[in-house]
Amino acid sequence: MSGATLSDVAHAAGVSYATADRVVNKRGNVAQKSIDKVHDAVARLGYVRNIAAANLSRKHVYRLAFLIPTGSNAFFLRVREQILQTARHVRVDSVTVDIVDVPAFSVDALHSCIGQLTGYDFDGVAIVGLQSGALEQPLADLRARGVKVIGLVSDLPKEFRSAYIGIDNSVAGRTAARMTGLGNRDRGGEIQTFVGSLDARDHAERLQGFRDVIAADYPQMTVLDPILTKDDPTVLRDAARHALRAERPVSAFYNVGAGNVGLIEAIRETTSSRPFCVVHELVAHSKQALIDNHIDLVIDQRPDVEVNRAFALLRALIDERELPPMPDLVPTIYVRDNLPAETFKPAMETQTT
Amino acid sequence: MSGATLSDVAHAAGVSYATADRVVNKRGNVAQKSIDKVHDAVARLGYVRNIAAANLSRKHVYRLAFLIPTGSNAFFLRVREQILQTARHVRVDSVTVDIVDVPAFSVDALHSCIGQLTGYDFDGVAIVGLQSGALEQPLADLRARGVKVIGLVSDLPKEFRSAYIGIDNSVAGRTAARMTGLGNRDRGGEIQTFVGSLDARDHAERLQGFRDVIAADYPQMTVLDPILTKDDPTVLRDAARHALRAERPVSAFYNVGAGNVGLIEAIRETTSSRPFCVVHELVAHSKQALIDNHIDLVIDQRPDVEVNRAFALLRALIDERELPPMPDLVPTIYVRDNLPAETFKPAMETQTT
DNA sequence: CATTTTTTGATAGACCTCAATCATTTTTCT
DNA sequence: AGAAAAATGATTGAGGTCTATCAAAAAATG
Repeated sequence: MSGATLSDVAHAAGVSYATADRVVNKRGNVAQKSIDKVHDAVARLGYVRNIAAANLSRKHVYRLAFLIPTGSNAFFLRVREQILQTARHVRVDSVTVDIVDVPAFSVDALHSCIGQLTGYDFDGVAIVGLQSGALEQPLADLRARGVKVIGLVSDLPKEFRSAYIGIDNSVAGRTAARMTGLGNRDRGGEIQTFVGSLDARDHAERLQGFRDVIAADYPQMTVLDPILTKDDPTVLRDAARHALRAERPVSAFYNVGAGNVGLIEAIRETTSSRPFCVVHELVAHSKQALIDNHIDLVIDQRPDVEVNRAFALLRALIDERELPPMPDLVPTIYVRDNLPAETFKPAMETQTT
Repeated sequence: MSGATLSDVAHAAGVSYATADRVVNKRGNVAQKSIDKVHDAVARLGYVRNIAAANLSRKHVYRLAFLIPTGSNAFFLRVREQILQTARHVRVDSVTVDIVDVPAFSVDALHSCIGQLTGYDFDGVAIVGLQSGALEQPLADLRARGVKVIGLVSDLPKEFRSAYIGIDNSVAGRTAARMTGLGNRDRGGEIQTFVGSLDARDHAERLQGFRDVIAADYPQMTVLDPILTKDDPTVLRDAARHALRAERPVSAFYNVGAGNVGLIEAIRETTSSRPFCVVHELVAHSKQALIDNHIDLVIDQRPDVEVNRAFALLRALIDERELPPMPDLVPTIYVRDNLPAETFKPAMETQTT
């Protein structure tokens, strides 16, 4: 099976161990003749380098960095928590992890953070990215230094990262629409949508996906133009209040972005029947709202799964081994009945009672 | 950081390396005094054994076995496929995997399979279990030999396995009910249910969960007694045809078990509007049926995720290290919009400049 | 032929396991 | 009690696989 070792190879090739090592690790200074002999032996014996032994030998530690937006956004707090947990667990495998705070939504800030990365020598970094050509230069520099880069949750320019881990936001929007349609197909009516900002690519994509599905499959419903919330709970609360009090109330709410606390607050005040309500990201308050029947569905992107994959993927990339099999990441639908037991609850959320 | 090595410990404890080794690996023949000194030093230095080095040293390979029911059940074919994929990928980490075929649903067969396991010395086994006291003896034997055992998809007697990886079927049923309720709350009507067998614990649990939620939250709907299908597509097809042609057609179908091909066939023939339709397990045909709008929802248990976890968990158990953080497994809801791409492709393109 | 340059080989780590050996204490027997 | 046998405790050394360094041999150069 996995038997062949490098000395077997060396032996079979009729060269010394050191020469075989030079060939397989491309250290140079080997005669072409020897190179061929070794390659031949490698192929014949099916040699694969034992990564554990190699790492042991050179006291290698995997240095990983995660660039995560700052702020009190519950979703990213959850991401951070998951990174920390996993980091703690893989410490025994000689993996160190740094979480780098990046001011949210700023290309400049991200640019400079990535630039600074070259100072420390990380083996791999996962970046909550932005789509901007400005990032290409520092990313190229990283790559030139052999650092593996992946996009997490939000992608980077495609040619400058090795992989992307995250959901397709258009799919997320479509899914939200499908559920809204199912829940209202007999009623029709209007859907009030909320977005943080239409400049945010993910928000725009979700909204577009949502509109597409409603238009195609549930023509009896109309999607109202989104209210811009800047992901601010207060804005959301006021807008929702207003919509709820309208003389002809809408039949559904769909919040594309964050700030659900506000939305939920507005709904909680409502005495009459509330609209069908779909939001994104399962965090403490959205979970509670599901349980309390204040909202109907949460579309989640499973940051826990994403973070796990980021680790697995980075290690595979760093080791330059075959990438692990990874089934598509798809938006997960939560209702009050299939909630996971423990959801990370950020400390600051505790006073929101 | 993770610096301390065993010779550091030995040194700090003032004993020889071998003595320290005996203590931390519980090989016996050490005076209590030395044991204490070593334990003390371990605690002080925060020593953790380097598993990679240990495995290297004794040429350890992880021998894993998966006991999976035979048959052409699409779900278990999917499980098998995922095991094979993962196995191929972890071969380079010295992990060997055997899939053992077990005649489905037979306690006797499972009993004898588990019994045979003691012959080969596996380090860990994952078993698609059954709840039966009869299994306790062979499981106890396995454990006595130091084999780690986990339940997969369907649990084993609790005291005889280290962990269970699978969804809560009652939650799955409740989730199905919630969705059915959402999709029909304005219509009411009757729900025709189908089960493979009420002796199958998972089927019974799902059905019960389903009934509970409908009764509690959607009283305008009634759940008809389940039709027994033995998971046979033919039976399902005929029963569904019959129900579809009834003068007062039901408003929803819920199939708790397998055999969806038959159900889908019956629905496909229908020209008039079909009932709201929920089934379990995403496989080729249920996926296609979603796309074709023949059914509305699939509740899935993500066997890919489960298998991945099984591997991670078994390795952690075998190494006797802390178990990795694992968020709850919950039933996943698929609609036609959030379907994963067909093939398990390794995570994307890698640029190698 | 002497000097560079290229190629090769030997070997000391890295951290651990395990069997074999040596040293000491305890038990047993006359 | 004294000697032999047994049990227990501690030490050594040989792996396992790879990396990386240094010295030796071979080839190329002027």
